[in-house]
Amino acid sequence: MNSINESFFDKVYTIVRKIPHGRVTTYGLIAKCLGTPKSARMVGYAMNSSHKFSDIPAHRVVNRNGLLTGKHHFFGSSLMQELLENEGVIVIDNKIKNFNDVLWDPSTRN
DNA sequence: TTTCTGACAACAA
DNA sequence: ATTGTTGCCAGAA
Repeated sequence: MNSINESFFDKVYTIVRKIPHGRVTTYGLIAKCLGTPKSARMVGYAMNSSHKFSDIPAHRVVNRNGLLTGKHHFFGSSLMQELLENEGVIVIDNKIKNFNDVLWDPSTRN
């Protein structure tokens, strides 16, 4: 059904689920895609709640600097990085290497 | 019920 | 360049 009935969180989850394997996106980019660019913070909070769901690849969402700000919320402190590297994303010092190369724009959906 | 606290990001000084 | 403020929303104490 139309997304107008979905909560902000649900819209975030919908987009995050669409992130292709081996790609990443940012909180602000998702927020902007939802039409609320100032709600980047909410995207992060939505992810915090995403642990209740199983199909949310939260490790593919990073901040606009390509920094793994949410890694501390995973089971281990390095799980997020390992998951990304397992998908071909190179992470150095909590920062994504070739960030522009792996960045996936939800608006572009490519 | 009110208050505080967040996986961010843009802007002001 | 760095620091502080503001916007946004939901859940916990």
